[in-house]
Amino acid sequence: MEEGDLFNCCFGEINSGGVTMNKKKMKKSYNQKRFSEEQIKSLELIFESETRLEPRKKVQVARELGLQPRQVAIWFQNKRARWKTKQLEKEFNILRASYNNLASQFDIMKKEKQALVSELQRLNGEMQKPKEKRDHECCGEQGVALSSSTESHNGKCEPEVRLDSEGIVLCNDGDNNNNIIKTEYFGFEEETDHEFMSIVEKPDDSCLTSSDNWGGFNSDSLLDQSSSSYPNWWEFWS
DNA sequence: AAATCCAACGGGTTTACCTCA
DNA sequence: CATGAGGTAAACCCGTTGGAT
Repeated sequence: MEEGDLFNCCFGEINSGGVTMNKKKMKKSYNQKRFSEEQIKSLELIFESETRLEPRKKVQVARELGLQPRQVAIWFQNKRARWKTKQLEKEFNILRASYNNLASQFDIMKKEKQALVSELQRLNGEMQKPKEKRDHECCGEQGVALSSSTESHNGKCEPEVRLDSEGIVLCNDGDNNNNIIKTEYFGFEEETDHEFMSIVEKPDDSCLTSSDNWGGFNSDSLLDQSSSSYPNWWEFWS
């Protein structure tokens, strides 16, 4: 005799096909028996292909395994619950790994940013030096002063600073030797010098470090973007 | 003896079907 | 006849129970 049959013998009519069982009797003489290995194996096999059973299939399975349809239904219910828990665990682990990955990337980017800020501070310091000194360093050891004038008093060609169409500074030493300094990223006005740090410092770290601002933030897409669409991480910000 | 597993239960919700005003 | 409200049964989910391991 199967364990299921034994169970059924103990409780008589169980809710099957609309027949209501005697719940009080069931509760008092509770005598749970685990399903046999073979029953479990069959149920698992069915569950792999369908997590819910049609009423007919349920009756058929119950008959084949020597169980009540109600028992099969409950087994599927419990199985769905266990499966859901496992799925949640899996998803949690994936999310945790994704978060850890993102966090370490963020850490690297933070350090990169700090290095860039330091470099900018250094450059900013250079820019704050007296104009003559800057000019001296700009155009070399000859001590050529930057000026917009093109003609000197002695007739010799004075050094010239002009911008080309792309915003590139052309620094002419007066002897047709052009020293080209790219300044398109710095802007054209003098006062931009003072804006360097404010521009750089504007993005607030808190936008990434504060979880309050993470709503709707899809880490997967970020990781995906940074790893595929943007071969270099800094391109992500542009 | 405590922890864990799991069949089964209880209660609440949803859905489909039926009846009736 | 069409329709909306109300009742009922079945199935499901979630949390819990209690026997077995």
